[in-house]
Amino acid sequence: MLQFDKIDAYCPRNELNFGVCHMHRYRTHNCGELSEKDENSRVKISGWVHRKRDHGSLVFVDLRDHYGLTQCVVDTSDSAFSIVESLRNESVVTITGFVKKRSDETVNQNLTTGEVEVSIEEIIIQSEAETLPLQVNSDEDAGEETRLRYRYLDLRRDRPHKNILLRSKIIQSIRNRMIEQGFTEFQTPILTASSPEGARDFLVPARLHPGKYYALPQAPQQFKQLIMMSGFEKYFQIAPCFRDEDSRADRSPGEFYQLDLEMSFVEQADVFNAVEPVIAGVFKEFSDKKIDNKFQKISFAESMLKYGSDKPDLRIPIEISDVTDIFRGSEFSIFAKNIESGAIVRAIPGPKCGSRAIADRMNSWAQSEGAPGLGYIIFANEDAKGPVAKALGQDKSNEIKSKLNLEDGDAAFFSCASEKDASFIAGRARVKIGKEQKLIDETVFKFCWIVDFPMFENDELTGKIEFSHNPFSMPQGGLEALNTKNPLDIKAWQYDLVCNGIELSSGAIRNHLPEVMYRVFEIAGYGPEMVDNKFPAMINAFKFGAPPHGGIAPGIDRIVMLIAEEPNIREVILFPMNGKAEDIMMSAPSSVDDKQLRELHVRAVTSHQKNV
RNA sequence: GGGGGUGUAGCUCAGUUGGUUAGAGCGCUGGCCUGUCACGCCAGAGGCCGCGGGUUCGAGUCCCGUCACUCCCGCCA
Repeated sequence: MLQFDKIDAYCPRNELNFGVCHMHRYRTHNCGELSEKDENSRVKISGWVHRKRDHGSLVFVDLRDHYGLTQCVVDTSDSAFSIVESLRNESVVTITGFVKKRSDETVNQNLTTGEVEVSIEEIIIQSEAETLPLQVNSDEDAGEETRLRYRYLDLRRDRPHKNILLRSKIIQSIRNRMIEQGFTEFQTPILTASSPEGARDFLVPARLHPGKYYALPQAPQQFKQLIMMSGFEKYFQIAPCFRDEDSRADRSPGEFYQLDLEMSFVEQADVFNAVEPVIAGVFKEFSDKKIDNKFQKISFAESMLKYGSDKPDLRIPIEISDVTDIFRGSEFSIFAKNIESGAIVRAIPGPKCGSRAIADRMNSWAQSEGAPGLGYIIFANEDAKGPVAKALGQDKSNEIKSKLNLEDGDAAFFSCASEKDASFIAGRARVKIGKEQKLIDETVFKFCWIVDFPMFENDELTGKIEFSHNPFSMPQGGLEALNTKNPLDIKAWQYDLVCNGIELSSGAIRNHLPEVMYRVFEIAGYGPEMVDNKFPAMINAFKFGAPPHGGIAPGIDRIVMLIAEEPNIREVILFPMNGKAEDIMMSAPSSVDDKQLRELHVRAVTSHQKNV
């Protein structure tokens, strides 16, 4: 086998070949750039053996690098023949040879370099590949575990490779758009203090402070507000965020990235005006799907009523209605009784769902979701059918029919429960109907702002008043509202950006007044010492001249996932963790030496330990 | 923590009502092939059917348990 360091000594007598001595060690061209105009030139290319076609006395090798694919060819008359023949896929080689124009009938139109091929004169094996655990040259995905364990192989494949490049380009575009708007990029600490609000923290033991811990930031929330208080006006950062919560298809465990931004002297509309062109611009730049420039605004209350969710998929042309009044005091006694004790009824239109089979399926689905069931009326031949219609009577059934704009052949479904539960199950039913009846327009991105979130909510179990989002938002109406209104009626300057049923972003106009901060915590049942102890930086900064400010933080991974049209967020992350927050490629998390633990003043508790 | 789905060759998957020696494609090994481009043809190796237990004359298939992966609920200011 030829070693790469012998190349310098290799200098064929033949005059034509003389140039090889002065060539770059690995390449004169990449695998995506050779064309007719390079005909007859001597070139050197390096890359991976993508695929071989062995005809016995003639072998074709598709050589692949980051830039493309070039067909190389060798036959028995060439000295390199036996080496080429023995190559396994994904071995890395350097090929020196002549560019030859292909005959008309052998041109490959599917390849950018398909007009030419490289006639192999010399091949140097840089790195041999063993039998592969997954096939790089296949469109077929390997299993998730194999892909993650051998992520570097998976990432050589076309689609994963392109997804990661897309991510990089999107981030660059976002960065340019933010800077063009006058935002400044800052970095904030990764080792910081644990903060009581929000998700579970990742903790880092402090070696110099026995018993104390740093936390990784769940978001640079307090820092970005403090940046405003430092007199910088427009901050942004492609910020890593760390939250120790369980994974979902659109939620990578452990860490994710946000386009974190904050602005001073702004109201809600100013934040929207800053963010909309960035988001719309990026989606337009990288996707062929249609989007509206103007993002719809929907109040939280309206969204919960019409869509049963605070992240509605507006591509589904179904709107839920409240029909409590129609069922109140009706002959359909289960609902009527529940309404007397405070339940409500939501109706979900089911276009083309007017069959017993569909209705039964929806009902058992609802039961599997923990609901008692899903009532239904089937409309057919100007008649309302089913047990609900029978008890309710034709008049009230027809009232529902017209209220929901239904036709014969359609159905209406009903969830009856507490407002929260009824909305929730209706919202899930809406999505299920949308998917099953194929009502979702896959060619559009539908954006909306969900606004006017409640400042507080009741804890279902304890009845205690809690922050519904975060304690840093400014309540609408300010201190006066806090002092005069029922806390549960107070709304916050708090908003989410939603696209196609996915929450892209959450933000708020922040409170910047110490008296509001203390009062807000007081309503939630905490004394001023809680504020002083847990948020010393913020509350102190508020006391030395804090500008009114607000911001938002769109999720980068989700933006890329939507644009790449991938159903899973792992597809747009270089080295993602699995569902149990393990990196099976790197073996993280891992055990550490006792010495390391002693230095950190940490001792393992073994009673709950598994698979040690 | 709870619920659903999946687990069969290196990879992707098929496997009928429980019934002989568990199959296919790709990959791998060997042979043939000078114009292929997912090359083609021939032959071969490769299996703890996730693991443990049970039912049965007989289990990849049925039952119980368990583990892994995945989707969902909880959780995610």
